[in-house]
Amino acid sequence: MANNGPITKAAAVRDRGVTMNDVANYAGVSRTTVSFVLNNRSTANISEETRKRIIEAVQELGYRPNAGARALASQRSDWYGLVTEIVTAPFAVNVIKGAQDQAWLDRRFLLIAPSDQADAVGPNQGMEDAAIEKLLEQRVEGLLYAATFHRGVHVPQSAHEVPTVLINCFDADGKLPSIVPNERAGGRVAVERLLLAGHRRIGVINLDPNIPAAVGRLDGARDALAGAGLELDPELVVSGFATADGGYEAACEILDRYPEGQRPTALFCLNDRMAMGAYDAIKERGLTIPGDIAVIGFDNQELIAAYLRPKLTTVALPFEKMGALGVQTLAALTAGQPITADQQLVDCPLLERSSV
Amino acid sequence: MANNGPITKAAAVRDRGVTMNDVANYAGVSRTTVSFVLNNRSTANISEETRKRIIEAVQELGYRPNAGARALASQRSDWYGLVTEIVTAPFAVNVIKGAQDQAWLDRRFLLIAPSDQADAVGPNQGMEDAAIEKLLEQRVEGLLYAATFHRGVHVPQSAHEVPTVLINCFDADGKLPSIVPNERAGGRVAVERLLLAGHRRIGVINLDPNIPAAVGRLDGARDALAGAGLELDPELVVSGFATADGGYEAACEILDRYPEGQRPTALFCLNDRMAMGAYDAIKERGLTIPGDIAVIGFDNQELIAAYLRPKLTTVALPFEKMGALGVQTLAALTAGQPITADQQLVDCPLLERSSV
DNA sequence: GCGCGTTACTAAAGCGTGTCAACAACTTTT
DNA sequence: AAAAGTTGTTGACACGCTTTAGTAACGCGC
Repeated sequence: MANNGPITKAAAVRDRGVTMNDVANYAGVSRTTVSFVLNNRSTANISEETRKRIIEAVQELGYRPNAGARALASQRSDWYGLVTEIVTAPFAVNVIKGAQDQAWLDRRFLLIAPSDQADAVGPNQGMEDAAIEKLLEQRVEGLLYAATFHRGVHVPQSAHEVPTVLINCFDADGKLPSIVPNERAGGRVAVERLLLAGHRRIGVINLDPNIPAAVGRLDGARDALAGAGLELDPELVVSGFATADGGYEAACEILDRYPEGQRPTALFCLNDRMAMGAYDAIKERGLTIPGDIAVIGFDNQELIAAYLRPKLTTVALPFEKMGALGVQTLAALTAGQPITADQQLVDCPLLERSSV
Repeated sequence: MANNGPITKAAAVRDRGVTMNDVANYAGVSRTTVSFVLNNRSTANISEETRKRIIEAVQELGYRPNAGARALASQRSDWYGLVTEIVTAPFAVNVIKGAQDQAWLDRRFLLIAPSDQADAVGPNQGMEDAAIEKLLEQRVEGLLYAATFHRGVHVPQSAHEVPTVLINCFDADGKLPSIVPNERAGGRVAVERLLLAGHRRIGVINLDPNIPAAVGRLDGARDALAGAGLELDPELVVSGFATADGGYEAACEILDRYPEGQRPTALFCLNDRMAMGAYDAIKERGLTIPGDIAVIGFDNQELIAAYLRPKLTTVALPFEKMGALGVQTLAALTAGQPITADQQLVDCPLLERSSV
């Protein structure tokens, strides 16, 4: 069945949709040649004229490659899977954005699967396993596993079948690479900012003291103080629930405990929600921010930090960057780089607003 | 090549990964039979014994169907595409969640593609077209197109190749079905709540008066007032930027304009960010919420509404529900329901907190 | 006029699955 | 006892693409 040169558009296209065969027929070449041209195979020599004819045929017929068929034939999918508890943490969406954008740049697709009821104690393995299973059925080349708050996690066994990178959490079993915020450096940066503004007596509104975020941020605070020849006064560290109410109560406690002269002149709130509560406690007492009391937060929950009055100076959790870095790391692993349990620390940048 | 009954696991599985052929060999049946069993083909009669042997083989070998190959062979992908400006609107993530959850229930996958720089005036067609093109290459069976705020949009031509449903926006060309919040009913519900609390003089802090959200919500407010035999006093409607600062200024204007007796006793803020600013204006004047002034918002931006003190009573934008409904609508369309330009209105529920 | 290297292209064998037509071995009806 | 189902299973083609191993045609040196 020799090809007698180009044929008409109508004759080339069947019912179902334009395939590579249709393009080949239309251009009067073999399907192989079309494939070579579309994939820029440098090993094959295609004359400029033929190449041009094929490109024209593609445009003329509106050919659109079938990604699934390509994946099947080439045994590579260009897909990564992202498993995350998207529900519970509205701001973890930034991980998705970072990963999505990076994947887009790398011409890869991100399949997102929910793992809703997962929690630190005992993940709802049913849903999580099913999510990973579904992703593996799609033949993703790698997995990203993102948590909503920095913690150790146990990753389902099936995740070990492809390269996997943890984001905002780390492998409690110490086998998988992970990407976490540099909490300690962030805590340091926050307190250094307060020191720079002249504050020497700094109150700390702490989270649950056992979680990685609290440990790291407090260590960072100590680092900063030590750099100025100071120590962290344990009395000035008050823990509370990680909510606005918790922050309000903790702030009240610190503010009411001392007479005016000895009162801290600045509060380092370990998250923005608590800072929100602290604002109220401060304002209630007729004090001004940052005039009487400076406040610095952590997390940079945009909707809080950017809209508090005055706007909250805070240290940002680099979700977007972690997402992007996750994809890059995955790209390196799927390209053959050996898998180690490295933990990559990502800086938490200080966002200057108006509360210091 | 007759099958002589079951073979060993090692013999069945080659290098690449377990395929349906491996399962068939292991179970001593043909691949067709395995396919029938796995797809529950009711037209084929499979003996209970054979079925059991196949299921066992699947588990024993850890067989995992190849979704891409299945899609290729069956010409159905079980994939939907979601195009959205995920970046700019942190809270539009709820659309994703709603859609994702519903898709998960329907055993479908959601491929999410970013269309970042799109805006109301002139979408960045380059990126948007590319996103849709990529989704079509994946052979998605339908498209969801979500906007971050309620508006009319022009959808790229390629989106018309598969069933498409618009979420939180509507087709300016009047051809595609869409799902939008019932702004008017929401506005009514908000003002009715204030009326119920006994308020008769209600100030309105308005958005840009031209956008659909403002038009609808104000109409709703009028509806509610009319129901109580009242009219909306145009003097009490103040527009401002849709930010906390804008809300602060608008609230100041309303509050300072009247002596105490004639001052509105309640403020209907057309979004939560403006309500946040209004809070400050009210508190600054030594007034209490809701004692002196009741406040009701709109949008239910969780991080604001749930953490303001007192917590903000507000009307929720049903993003999650719209996302879910989008998937359901798409399912109906891909199942063959004719495509119309229907606009589905989704109720905006009142969330009672403590500011009324 | 033959071997040899280049250039430009193609035939054909997969990739892993769905699905239809067919078939062998029974059972029931006529 | 032949015809007509019924049950359980399979062979073979199709889906749209990649990729390996070619081949035909041509120019070159000797």
